[in-house]
Amino acid sequence: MAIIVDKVQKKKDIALACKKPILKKGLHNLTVAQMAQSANVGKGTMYEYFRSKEEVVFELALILMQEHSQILQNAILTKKTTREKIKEFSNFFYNAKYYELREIYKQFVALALLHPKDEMLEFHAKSTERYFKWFESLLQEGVNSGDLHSNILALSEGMFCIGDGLFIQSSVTNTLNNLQEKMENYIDTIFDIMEIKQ
Amino acid sequence: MAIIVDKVQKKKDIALACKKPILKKGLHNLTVAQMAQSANVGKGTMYEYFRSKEEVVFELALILMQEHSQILQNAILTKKTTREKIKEFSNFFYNAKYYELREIYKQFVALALLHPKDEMLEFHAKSTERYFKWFESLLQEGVNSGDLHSNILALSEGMFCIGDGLFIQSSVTNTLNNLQEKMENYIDTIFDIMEIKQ
DNA sequence: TTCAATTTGACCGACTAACGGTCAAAAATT
DNA sequence: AATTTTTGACCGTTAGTCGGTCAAATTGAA
Repeated sequence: MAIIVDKVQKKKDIALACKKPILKKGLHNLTVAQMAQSANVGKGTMYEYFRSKEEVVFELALILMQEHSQILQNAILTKKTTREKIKEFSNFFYNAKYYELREIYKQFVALALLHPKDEMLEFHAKSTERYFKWFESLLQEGVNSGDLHSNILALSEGMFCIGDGLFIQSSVTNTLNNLQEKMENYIDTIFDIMEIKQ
Repeated sequence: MAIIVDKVQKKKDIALACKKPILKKGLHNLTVAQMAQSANVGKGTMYEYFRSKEEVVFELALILMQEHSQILQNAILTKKTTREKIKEFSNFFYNAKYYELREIYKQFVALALLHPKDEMLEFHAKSTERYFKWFESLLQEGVNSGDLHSNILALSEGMFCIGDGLFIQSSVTNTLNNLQEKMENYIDTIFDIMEIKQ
């Protein structure tokens, strides 16, 4: 037997090594040869670990989202009210510390829209599903504890997707600057209506 | 002097001639040569009218959105309540008659996300701005006429973007089927809360 | 008025540079 | 020696360019 490399880990390593150039130039201004160089491997090796150029972005999105998910979990623990928890959730779209993830996410969404039948999308479907269940459970808790009117649950899917909507609209029209204000304004308005006053 | 063609019109004609193959195969599975053939022009001519392959999609989006805007205007005239008007607005995301526009819009958004600094995006910023002002004015009318609580206006940007959010999420995760239900459910919930009862 | 010379814009497709992806051979490891 | 891993030269394809062709329009001399 010859050496067995940890293929899963090496795939992650290569993807992470490509993060900086992808953020700097964008995937479509980057050649596979350049990515390979960034990762200190030959071009052929890239195809040992990724089926296509695009899959590097999918892998990166996966890694960064798992990381984000951990950070978010801890952050939410420190928050008392449902309103604050939901705001923490929507931090994804404007907090400076998630900048890199957002940029990768943007490229991921673009690639996903262009390659609708790609099997790599399945992970994202599951990943989104998990985030949404989580989001919904936060609202449900608020309802259960008597802080929120139960009809907020009918808005959960809308509230969950609004971040994507604002984020993508803002990205496409180059008006990303006041995204935080818009998001928080929206959340506050909903909660002002839905919170049960003592 | 030689023959003078209407460059603006011919650009539209070429773009429209490419609509079918773009819808069928998607831009990235289509070569410029194939597009040129669809439009019955030489490949070089394509570059007389478009700066890049991508610009054909931008032009198509522009054309179809102007068309949609007309249809929508008439449709809204036939609706009595603000709720119905807003639903008509969000038809964009699920009504069968806008299928082609949606597909082109999806490709447009993807390209816009990948080419963030593209000057061609400016038209879209303006186009979106106009749609949003329109959307907002519908809500404002509802408030003015005493049908809606005025705090619905704080939700207008969120309500406007939710379509994009749901649409793109659904596209990426291949769950486009029940988009109408989700959208209408969201709109109904908001209006049930915000409508002033007699 | 006629018509040939001239000018001009529209059109084109052969060509080029560059890229994504492949594969046979080499290197590395045990 | 056997087997896995790595590699970069190679290949086919494609976006975009560029020099040239052509037909219509203009000019102006007869």
